[in-house]
Amino acid sequence: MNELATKYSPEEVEGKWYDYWQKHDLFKSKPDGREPYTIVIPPPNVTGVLHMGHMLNNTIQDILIRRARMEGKNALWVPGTDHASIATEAKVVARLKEQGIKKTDLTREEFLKHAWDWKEEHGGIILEQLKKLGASCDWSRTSFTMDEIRSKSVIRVFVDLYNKGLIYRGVRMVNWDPSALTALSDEEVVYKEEHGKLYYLRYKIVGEDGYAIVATTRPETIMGDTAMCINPNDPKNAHLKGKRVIVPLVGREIPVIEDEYVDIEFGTGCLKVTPAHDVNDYMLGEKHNLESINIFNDNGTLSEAAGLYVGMDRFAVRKQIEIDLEAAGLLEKTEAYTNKVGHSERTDAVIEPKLSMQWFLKMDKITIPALDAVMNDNIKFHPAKFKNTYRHWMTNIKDWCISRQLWWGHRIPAYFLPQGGYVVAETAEEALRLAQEKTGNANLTIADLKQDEDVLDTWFSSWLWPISLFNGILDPNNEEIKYYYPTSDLVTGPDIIFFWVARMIIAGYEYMGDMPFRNVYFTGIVRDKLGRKMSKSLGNSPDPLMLIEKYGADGVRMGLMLAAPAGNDILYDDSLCEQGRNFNNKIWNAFRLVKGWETAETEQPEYARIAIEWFEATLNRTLAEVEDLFGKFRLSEALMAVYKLFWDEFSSWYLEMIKPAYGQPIDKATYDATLRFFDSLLRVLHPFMPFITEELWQHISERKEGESIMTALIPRAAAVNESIIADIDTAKEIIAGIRTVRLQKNIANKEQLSLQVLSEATVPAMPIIMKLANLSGIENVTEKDATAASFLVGTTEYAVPLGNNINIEEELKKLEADLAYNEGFLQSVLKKLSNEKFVNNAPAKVIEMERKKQADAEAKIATLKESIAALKNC
RNA sequence: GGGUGUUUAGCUCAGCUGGUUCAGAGCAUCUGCCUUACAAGCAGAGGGUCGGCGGUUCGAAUCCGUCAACACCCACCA
Repeated sequence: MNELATKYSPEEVEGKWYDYWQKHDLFKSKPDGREPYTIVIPPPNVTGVLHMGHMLNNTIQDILIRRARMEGKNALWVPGTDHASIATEAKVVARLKEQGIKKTDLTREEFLKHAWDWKEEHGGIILEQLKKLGASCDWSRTSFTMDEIRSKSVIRVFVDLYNKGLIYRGVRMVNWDPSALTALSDEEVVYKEEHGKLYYLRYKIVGEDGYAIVATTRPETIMGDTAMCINPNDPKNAHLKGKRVIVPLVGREIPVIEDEYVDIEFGTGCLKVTPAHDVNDYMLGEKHNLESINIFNDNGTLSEAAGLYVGMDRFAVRKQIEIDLEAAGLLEKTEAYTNKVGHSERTDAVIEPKLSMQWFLKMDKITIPALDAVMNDNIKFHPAKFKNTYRHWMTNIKDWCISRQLWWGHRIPAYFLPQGGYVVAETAEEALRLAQEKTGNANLTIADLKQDEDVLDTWFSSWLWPISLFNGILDPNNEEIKYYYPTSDLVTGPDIIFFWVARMIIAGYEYMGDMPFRNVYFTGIVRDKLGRKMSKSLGNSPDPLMLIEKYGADGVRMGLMLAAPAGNDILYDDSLCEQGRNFNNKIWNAFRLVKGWETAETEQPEYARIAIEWFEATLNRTLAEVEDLFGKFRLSEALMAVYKLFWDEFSSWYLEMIKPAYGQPIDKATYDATLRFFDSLLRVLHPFMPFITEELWQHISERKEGESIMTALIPRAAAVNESIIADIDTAKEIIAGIRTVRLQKNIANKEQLSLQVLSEATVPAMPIIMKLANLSGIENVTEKDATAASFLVGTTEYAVPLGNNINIEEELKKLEADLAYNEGFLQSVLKKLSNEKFVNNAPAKVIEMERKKQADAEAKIATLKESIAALKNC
């Protein structure tokens, strides 16, 4: 250890200790008598690769877990991955396409085989990457949303909810993704502003010469028009009442209906109604009994029913129909128009509202306990502002479309009977029993039943995650679920508050009768320096593994944490990691210094005794602060507190205070105290920087195989000796004053100076001041040397005699400026105190404070005046 | 169209219930140092009328009103 390099090399350390931790099962947890502390990982997609968001999110989880473990709790962090139905299926389809295979050419079984192959190949990558970051997950518990326990749990929950009457099947207008060919939930639709046109179309009025003009953003849907609608209170369109109009190009006659839904001010006040392709039109259609013409195929091309443009893509038709309408003289005009268009969250395809048969979960009742739990803070959100978002969504919630027309996922356990109708059951055998019972036909066989082709929304499995990870659905009374549930903290991004967080809370109350976690910590979004979201297309996202290689995992963890206040977005820049790396190096070098000292059985110097007493107090103060900050999830601030403790207080002050003269040994007592401090510092730092702290902790003294800082205890804050802190604060100011004099007068540190104190009071921590400021002596005087440079600390003046070194003019200028400042300050205090209203209204404490300010200022002014007078006499 | 949040030093942010020189921290900048742990360092220093305006108060970064800019969320206006 004496031959330590001057720079810390993470690459030589990180892998070694990660293996060591795993080898000794230090991440593992099983129920015991200790208090549990549990986090379930937000399962990354199996197809995913680690990005900066994961880095931040998982660093935070690891800090919390490691800290809890060191607080003596039984800490468990459960890892796993999500099958990500639509995202994964899209990737598998794309890969097959590259191989010249179309999904439609495969059977369901064949396709699923390809999908599982993909999962086996890619599914573990992201978890391996997390290990590089230092994540202390219990890997023996790694789960997958489609493994056996999780799958069975999903199916059981579906059947249960169905039996409770909460799941129903029906034809509804849903969000259709024409690229993935599936329905989506409302949450999976992202609205984006798009610049398009507003087309004014001429609908000829039957039996008259004129036209009715309709404004629309989607002229390609006119083939599906089955009515025109006006507002009955609209005078300018009153003449259209009861008339019929002709759909342009199509030539079909449609009625003019009246409904107050129509906005009189928008466009011409005439609305074309296409019940099959617009949610509002659908509602109008229902209300007015209109025919519904579905003019699109599932993939977004025009169907036979359209009659025109059959087989063309909807956007190609939009362009073409504009030309054709123009040619036919049926296009009045177009206007530039900006509106919000729904896109698929996963495929980015423009959503097509589509009528189809889907499965839904009734949300109105099931959400009630979940809403209450957050609103009355049984579950705490950090930051709390997300409570509003949550409440708004929960109180406006609509039924959840849970079926997807995909293959990769949990297949819906509904079985259709040959003669119509269906049964819902966990297994085919059970379904058969129900079917026989229902039909009274004992000859039915499993082959007669046809299972629903659809799978469930991915989130229908993730919403059970905190429960199903402990097998709490299938075996609700098992030891694990009883011990680990409710989990402690959830760390996730606010973007999935509805998708996931809210639904887990709902499921928690429905299936466990209790919250799934006590706290939710919402992280911010990682952005680049310019505030842009990190994305593949912008290419502004660094590769996390490259960063770890460059700065070390500890450096990257620290870099992210320094800039990550809860709930705020973080603007990432490499310089943050540099700061992290620099800090690692600082720790490393402090250790080199201490470990390089020879010890001797000599008496402990007075300065060391004081230094130790002081650092003990400072350490305790910071420990208390850090404890408090962790309680509030203010991790960045906790890290900053420890950073300053180590760098400023420990390295810059404490170590300099006790440092023996060059080549001299250090006394044993001081050395031991210093190693104790170092040990405490490493422990507080460990959750943030696991690797370097383990490396150094192992070197502090001989450790047994299997021992680790991971399972050492966080030092607890003891009572703080405030008076020693106040003394050293004063001493630091005096030292800084002398250093400033040296710098200004260009006096080398080697040259000894002496210090005069213009007061009878004892200077605190004299031995330390003597040592750090390199003084030959300190004396109390009533009159300072005329040629001294002086400075004030508090109300006391200190002077450093300089002999010929003094520049009287310069010194005078400085003192006069100081005097002017203090006189101004005194004036403002006096003004306040002479204000009757202030004296009558302000609390006594505040007035007292002002009087003290006055006295202090007057004292300072007096000394300054004396100094100036003395200097002028030189 | 609603809702929420933000605006404090060049940058990123902290300032809880108004009052301790409360205007702070880190980074960056500037000056001087390769001083025997660390130049990825040491020692010093400078820098902000707390977004604008108005109000409440003895007293406002902090409370109220209003305006502005930005961000995010929600919503079926074709």
